[in-house]
Amino acid sequence: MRKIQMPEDFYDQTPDANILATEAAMNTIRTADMLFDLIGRLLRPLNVSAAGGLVLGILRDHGPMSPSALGERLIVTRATVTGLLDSLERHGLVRRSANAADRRSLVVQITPAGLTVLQELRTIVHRDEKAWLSTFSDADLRGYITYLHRIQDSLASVSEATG
Amino acid sequence: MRKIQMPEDFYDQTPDANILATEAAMNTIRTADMLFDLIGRLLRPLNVSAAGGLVLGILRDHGPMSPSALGERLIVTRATVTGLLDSLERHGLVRRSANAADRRSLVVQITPAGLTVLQELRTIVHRDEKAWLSTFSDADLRGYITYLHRIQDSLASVSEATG
DNA sequence: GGCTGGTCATTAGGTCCCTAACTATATGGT
DNA sequence: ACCATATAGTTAGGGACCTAATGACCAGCC
Repeated sequence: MRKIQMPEDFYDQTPDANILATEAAMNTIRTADMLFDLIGRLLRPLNVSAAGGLVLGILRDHGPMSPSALGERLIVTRATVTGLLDSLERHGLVRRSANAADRRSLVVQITPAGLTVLQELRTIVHRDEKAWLSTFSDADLRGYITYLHRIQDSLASVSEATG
Repeated sequence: MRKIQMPEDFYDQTPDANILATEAAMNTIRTADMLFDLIGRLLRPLNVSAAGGLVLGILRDHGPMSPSALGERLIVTRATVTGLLDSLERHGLVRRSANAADRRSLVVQITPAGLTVLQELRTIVHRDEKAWLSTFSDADLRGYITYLHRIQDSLASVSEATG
């Protein structure tokens, strides 16, 4: 994830900014960045990226599907899925085959090796999930998630307006 | 920013996961992603990336400095700074020159064109900041930021433990 | 004074993501 | 049946990030 951080004295220099809003925005990106980095580090030994891990999970949980369908679930373009599958296929975790019913499309399937990796991956991630949120009560988490949902709604409408 | 999202029925398939923790993690990344995309779209007409905009801001607010110093502020490696500066310099927003005091290092400086772009950039970003957080009171923002800080602290200690 | 170890920036090569453009195939309306 | 349109996947090209290796240079220690 791209790293972004405010200079410490940003606010001194930019008096017209809404300080709290800027701080919320910067910290949102910063937090996600730290989280993404942590996940990446946890998964590196398995030779899978965070995105690749999600692909494996989706394939195991929902069975074989087309690259397009994967892209919809991941909220990523088809072109991106192509790259992810190239990488996963190189590592033997996934297999592409033709779809008899529609010759435009493919069917992607997780391999036995992919299932093994996925199992290890989930174990690792869930173990650490508990660690990094250990100081949060369920109520805290719910409150936090509520904020995130509100921001997402807000962003979605601003994005629509912006195009 | 990398996009990550849970399959809707992830929890049915993975009963050992801490549902709230997973949801918090996924939504954190998802929110930051949406935010980053929005900022990128707002800045595109100016031919500056979000990261490039930060570089310009730092240079204006703190004066000329070395690529290393920029990297420290951005929390990014020197190699990444090299790429960012390449791009900014191509657009004439920044200038690299020799440092007489230490011939290993360079001094990066914002150009007049860079200052102009920075001004437009800040105007645009702050305008939209108000829009996407309009439904949040100051108390809301403070509460949200507090959660983010707690998570960042937690992530920092987990990351240390993990290496 | 010369050696050694650290730091500066860059390059090379890799990942994940994007948009735009291309090819092949499917399908719905006439 | 035919053509316009839409969809599937890939490719080409670009941005931001990383690590590892390289060549310059600086500074402290014998």
